[in-house]
Amino acid sequence: MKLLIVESPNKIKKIRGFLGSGFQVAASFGHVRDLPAKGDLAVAFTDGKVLPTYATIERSTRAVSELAHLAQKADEVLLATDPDREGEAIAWHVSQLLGERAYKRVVFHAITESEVKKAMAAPRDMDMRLVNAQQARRVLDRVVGWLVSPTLRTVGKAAKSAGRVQSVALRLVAEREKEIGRFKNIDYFILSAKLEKPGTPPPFEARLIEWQGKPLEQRLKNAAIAEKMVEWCKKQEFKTISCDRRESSRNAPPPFSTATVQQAASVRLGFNPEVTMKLLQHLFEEGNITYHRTDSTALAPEAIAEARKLISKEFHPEYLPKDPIIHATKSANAQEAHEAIRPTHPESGADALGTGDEGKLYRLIWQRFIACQMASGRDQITTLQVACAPEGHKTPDGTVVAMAVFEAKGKVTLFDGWRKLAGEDATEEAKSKGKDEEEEAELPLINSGDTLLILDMAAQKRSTKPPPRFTQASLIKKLEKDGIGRPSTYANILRTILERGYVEEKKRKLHATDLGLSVTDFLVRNFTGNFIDINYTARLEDDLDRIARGEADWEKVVTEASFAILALAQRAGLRGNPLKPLPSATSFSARVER
DNA sequence: CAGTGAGCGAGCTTCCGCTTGACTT
Repeated sequence: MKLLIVESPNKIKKIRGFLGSGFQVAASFGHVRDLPAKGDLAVAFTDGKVLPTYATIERSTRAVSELAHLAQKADEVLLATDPDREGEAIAWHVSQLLGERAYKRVVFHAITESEVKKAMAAPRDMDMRLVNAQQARRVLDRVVGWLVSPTLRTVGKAAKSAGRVQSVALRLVAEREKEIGRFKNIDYFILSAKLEKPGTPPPFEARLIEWQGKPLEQRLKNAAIAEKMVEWCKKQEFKTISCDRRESSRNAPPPFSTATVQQAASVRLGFNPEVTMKLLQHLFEEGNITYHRTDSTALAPEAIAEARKLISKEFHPEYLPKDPIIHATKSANAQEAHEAIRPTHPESGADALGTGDEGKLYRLIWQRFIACQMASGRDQITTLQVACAPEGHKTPDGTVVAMAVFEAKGKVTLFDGWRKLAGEDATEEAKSKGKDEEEEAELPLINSGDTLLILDMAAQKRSTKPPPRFTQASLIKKLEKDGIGRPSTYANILRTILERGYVEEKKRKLHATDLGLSVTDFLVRNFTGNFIDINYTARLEDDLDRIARGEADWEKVVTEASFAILALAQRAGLRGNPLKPLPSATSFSARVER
């Protein structure tokens, strides 16, 4: 009998089916060993060496004894944890716990018969470079948390925690809070003319963009001046200067990853990320969708083939692109151990799971999956420029130009493509920007030189708007873009900063509290250039990648980064040096003297 | 002699990331 170990119990049944009777398949249920959750740092730094002291995670004792029991009876143990650095580390920790014996490492890139068989035919050794990259990540996160959190006591009793991820998430909310606090809205006017080409209705709106030969750089704030301009323009002649028509195409969006499905569920269905994750977990356990904690937008070739089959069955042939669409994963720090989130049985249709919360979320996933393989949409964008008083202004150098120029923009959908199914991907930022920037209206066919009739003109009052607040989902989207945090932790990051009282949620918008603002101020004042910088994680990831490729030494990276944090933390009020425990002789003699 | 304060030590708390359960409301 051979024992094969995976992370998730949900894979066991399927893999067992592919492997046949000679195999026992069991799960580790994620990590099994870690630095102890409580107590001291549990990492010793001596002579450039880094020595973490790991302990079995309490929750894992049952899984570990089960694995030990099965391993004892097995002739061979194969470690088939996920193909990324956390998975490699899990494999290593499992092997350490099960004791001295030979292990083989196999890597499944998908749980399909062909992939599993291919992987089983190509076992390899443990990749200690990947394991060390994970150890570096883990130890450094510990050092940041354990050295920086105590310094917060000087901020106040309520200030409890700081970390490489949570503090940056908090900083984003806090800085937005300050921007909004500083913001003073300004009232201004836009001059909008209702024009028509005689005999060619309908009328359309055009907006003032140039005055006396100069672009309107500053907003028009004076009501009396705006009114005078309106009255003057109304009496002038209007003539088309140019009519530019061009085509623009909109490519299909990628299928969902954890961060993007959370964003879409928030905007379209009003679910917060924690609710979305619960629903996804259930959809996954019932076998309706692929794994839901992923940063990948990759799809299995069979899945793409199914999507294309459905598209050709349900839609006009022009909705099916000639070739399958490959979506590159855009997230800054993707590890791509899994596929994108997609339905496992798309042939049953979008509404296969009904109209409850789970059914609605499934429908969203189904639509996005099919849409991601559909043809691009095409729009015709028309930009019309109109002169008011075409020869009404003489510039200082003597050239004669129009007194004013107005512009109208129109957009017509030539071909909806994937939008027939998924609609536009409305983000919250886009919603709060408002629609008055680009009118969707159709413009009549007008040629350069055509004379136009002015039907009406008015100065419309507008007001500038502060930047939008983050929601849980839009903050996660930002974190993903900057490579901060991982799919399995996004919802937890939000929970942490909410529970600590650093951030509050009001009507689904995030507000930094006074505590959150003072914690951020303190951290920025003391740790700029280090973990509190938005790009710190990106730089760290470069180092971790070098470790994983065997180009850098993990202990050197961790030692240097840790002592840099120590120096800043001591300046910020940390007492003692947790990185250098006293030599054992000293503490011994101290004890004896007493 | 009672009250106060300095100093010391013990105990508690703190990080990120991987994966699901079930001592009962």
